[in-house]
Amino acid sequence: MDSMERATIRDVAKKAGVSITTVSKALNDYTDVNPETRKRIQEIARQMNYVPNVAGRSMGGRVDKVIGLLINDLRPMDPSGSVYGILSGVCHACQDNNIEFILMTTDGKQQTQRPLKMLCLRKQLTGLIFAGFRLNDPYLHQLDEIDIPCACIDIRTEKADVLDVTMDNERAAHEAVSFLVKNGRRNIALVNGGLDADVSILRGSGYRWALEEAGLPVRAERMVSANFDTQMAYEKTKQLLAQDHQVDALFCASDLMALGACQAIEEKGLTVGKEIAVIGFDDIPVARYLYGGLTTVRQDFYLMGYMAGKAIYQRIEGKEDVQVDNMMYELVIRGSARGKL
Amino acid sequence: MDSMERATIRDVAKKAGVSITTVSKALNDYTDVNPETRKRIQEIARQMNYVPNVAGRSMGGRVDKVIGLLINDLRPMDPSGSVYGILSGVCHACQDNNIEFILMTTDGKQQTQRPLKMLCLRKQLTGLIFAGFRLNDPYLHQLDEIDIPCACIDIRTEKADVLDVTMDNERAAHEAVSFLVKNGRRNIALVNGGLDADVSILRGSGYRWALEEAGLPVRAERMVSANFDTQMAYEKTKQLLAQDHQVDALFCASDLMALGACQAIEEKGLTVGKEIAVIGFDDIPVARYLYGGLTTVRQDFYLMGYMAGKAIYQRIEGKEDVQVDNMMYELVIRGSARGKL
DNA sequence: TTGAAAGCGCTAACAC
DNA sequence: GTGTTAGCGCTTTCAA
Repeated sequence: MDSMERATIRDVAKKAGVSITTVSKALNDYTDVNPETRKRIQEIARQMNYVPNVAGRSMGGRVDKVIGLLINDLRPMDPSGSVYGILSGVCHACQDNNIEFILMTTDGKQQTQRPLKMLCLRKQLTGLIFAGFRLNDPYLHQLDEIDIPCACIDIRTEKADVLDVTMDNERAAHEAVSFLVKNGRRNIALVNGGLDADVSILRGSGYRWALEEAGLPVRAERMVSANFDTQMAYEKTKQLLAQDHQVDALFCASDLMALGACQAIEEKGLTVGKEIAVIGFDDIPVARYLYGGLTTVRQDFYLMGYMAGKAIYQRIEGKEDVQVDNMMYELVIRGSARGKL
Repeated sequence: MDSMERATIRDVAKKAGVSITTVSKALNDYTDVNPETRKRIQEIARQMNYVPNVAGRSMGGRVDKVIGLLINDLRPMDPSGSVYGILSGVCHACQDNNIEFILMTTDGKQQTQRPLKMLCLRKQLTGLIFAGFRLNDPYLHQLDEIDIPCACIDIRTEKADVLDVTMDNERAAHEAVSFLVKNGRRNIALVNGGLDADVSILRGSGYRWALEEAGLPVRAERMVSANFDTQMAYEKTKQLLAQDHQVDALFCASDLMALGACQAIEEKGLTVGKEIAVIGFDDIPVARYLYGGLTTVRQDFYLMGYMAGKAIYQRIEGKEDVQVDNMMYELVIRGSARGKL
């Protein structure tokens, strides 16, 4: 019974004493089938453990709709949980809307070798969501070659047909830095991510905006880049603090970098939140347990994924005009940056 | 050009002036094709952006091999990163071995509604990896109904044909608790996960083993269960410490629970690592930044996923006898449990 | 070295 | 309400 060959629609038809057409109709909720026949067929199909062959059904002309999530550069670890959040969000959106979901990955090399269009054709995609892409990634420039609804998470393509699922990183950074200013901090340094990431550019720009607004100088030496890496942030911050004894606050473009920065601060015998205030970005789940509570800009990756999935689904269903609002963010104030100077 | 209908093998054949048979052969590396013909056809196919239709090819009899990762109960967040690690590990193993990978999810309800076998048939799986399952999950008892290679991560099925990808949780817990004993701790409590998780049972048993070995009493009041949840661990620990003033150490079955426990400890005015030593489990990426460094049992989820994927691949390729060694673990000693009492 | 033809499992016109 | 039939795109005998 176990290793029995897979039952086909023909097997079901034979057992039920009807044509395969009738079986097809019965199982696909067509109306022109006698309710009793349908019931009988369904019962038999269940008994036989019949599952329609997707390939056959696809050949027959019934193409299942599929939303693909394409992740660039999938790493072994995802310490901030951003990729996971997006993934589970898209996945749940697809479940809720009863549309198939598939996960795909790519990397820089593959992007130069296989055109994006081929990827879409091979997987028979109906909709596509991009995550983890950088500004200079090849696929980002092939978006007009594919004629299915697309969404990009955390990057501004600003193409008419593409759904940009982003939050206002510039404004968020501005709010964070302004908060530091309001608390009396005057020498605020920036620990940014790599400038190939769109969010880094925006957060850097929000940082400068806040300083300028407050009439504070924007000094190049106070802006370092640590590629979203904890260890590198530690080293860069260490250098920074060695060279510049005035620094009384740090705005970091991610919580993970804030971690490295805090380590450098404490190693120097200073206390995070006192001599030097620190604000991170993301609000990773453990942020509240770090350095007396890490002040940070919370964003919701799960929701980003979910909204992207939902919007793509709607576009697939013909609602050409759906857009995704800017994602929310929230400055979460904790011990690392509560204190006034 | 963009929205042109997808090219079929027939289109390529026509353009090349050969039969579709020849195109098929040329593109599938058959030897009975004139090298020049092959080259010409390949070139034309590329130009036309031709991608074989998977459904058609599957109907034709060429079934692509696919390894599925089935995740039970996919949550919006994965704070420990375990699910992500497994996922990326399996994914990379598949890439390295050039076999297709698909992600699937399920939950308790679906498990009671759709037989596992149907899932496999529908996705045409060649191999299957389970993650996130609990001892009483229905699918775990349907493993013999499917006739493809299977692996289970972090749960002992102990079925002959199933690859159990686990580490020796009992021994690891024993080692952790023994370390506490060696450092003079005599009143060690346990903050465990839910007992529907296999790993909880094993870690609990390792805890008792170590106590017994040291001639220390095993007291039921000192064993609480917090379902791998930080908040619940906080509450349970708070209760525990209120009732039992002797406790001088805590062994927690996850870092996340250790976090909650530490919070309860510090709230009581005690210092983690001094009055009360704490050991967690997992070694999440931020563990070294928590409470002066969280002592913990490191495990490598990425590697688990990778090994599971690789082993399943090998079984698919006919190596019936491949097994997966016990996964490694390592007691990582940091501030939260370094000090002798 | 090439091609004609059969068939994989299914759906959808259309006829009954 | 049910069945007949013609494909969908591809692979694979087998004959040329």
